[in-house]
Amino acid sequence: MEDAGWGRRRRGWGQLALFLRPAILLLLRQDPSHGYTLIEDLRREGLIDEDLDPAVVYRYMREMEEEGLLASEWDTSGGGVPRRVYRLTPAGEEFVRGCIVNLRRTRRRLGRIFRLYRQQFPEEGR
Amino acid sequence: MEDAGWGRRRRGWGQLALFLRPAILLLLRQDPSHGYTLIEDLRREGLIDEDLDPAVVYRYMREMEEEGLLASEWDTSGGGVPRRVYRLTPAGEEFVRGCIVNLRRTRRRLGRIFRLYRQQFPEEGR
DNA sequence: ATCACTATTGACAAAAATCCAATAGTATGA
DNA sequence: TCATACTATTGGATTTTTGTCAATAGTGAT
Repeated sequence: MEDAGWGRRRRGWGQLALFLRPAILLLLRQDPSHGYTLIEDLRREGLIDEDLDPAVVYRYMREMEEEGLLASEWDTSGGGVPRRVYRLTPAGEEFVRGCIVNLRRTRRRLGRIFRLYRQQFPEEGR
Repeated sequence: MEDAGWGRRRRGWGQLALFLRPAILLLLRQDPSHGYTLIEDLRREGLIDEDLDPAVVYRYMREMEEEGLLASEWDTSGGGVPRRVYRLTPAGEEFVRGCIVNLRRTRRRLGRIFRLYRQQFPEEGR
């Protein structure tokens, strides 16, 4: 985690990372849980596509744990497969704020494109 | 150009492609121009980062020409290096509309993240 | 024991993005 | 006219990010 600046631009963040990271962190901030239910929550909230492979989400969670944004422990209580339960760390909390700053920039850029579009296709309602 | 559906979701579009393609197309729709001035326009409109490598924009333009969204011809008039002048094709026009549909979905998703954030950090004005 | 189900991990391929150097024409000015 | 600077475009090598799918593993039911 040599790049410790959260608000800072980190090279090469694609679209997925841009949305998925803060989405995961915000949900885990509400209440810690493990991958499977988290993925269901992400879907229900319309934060990811229905068909996004769970492996992708797991990958982001592990990655963010390495970066210190999440912490996890095994939950063996309650029958079934042991589940890795993730929760937000203070660093993760800071990170979310940085993400939001970036996302606001993204939203502004998006707005500019819509404005251009409306200028050129004024007939449309939206 | 075997994938001819514009509104259709094409997997694996990163952030750059998502914004840059429609941005280029909309500007070229206003008036045809060549890479260099287009890049200046994109910057001035706040549609790309100041430090985005011009090679990236050129690459997208060539790619979109291959896909039939743009057409180009050399402009040798007016002193200086011959410039490749791009203009939008009818297919490009259709494509823009498809992009906008995708971008609206992106905007909705963005809105959901902001909503989550506001729920959890209500103190903040924005 | 076998099967189905829940949960997580790993490995590899494909796609996208970055970085930077190469080319090329034109104008300038020494 | 030679070197140099400027405008414009292209190419390729490398890294990062994403997609896909199989493998593992524990539990409960039949």
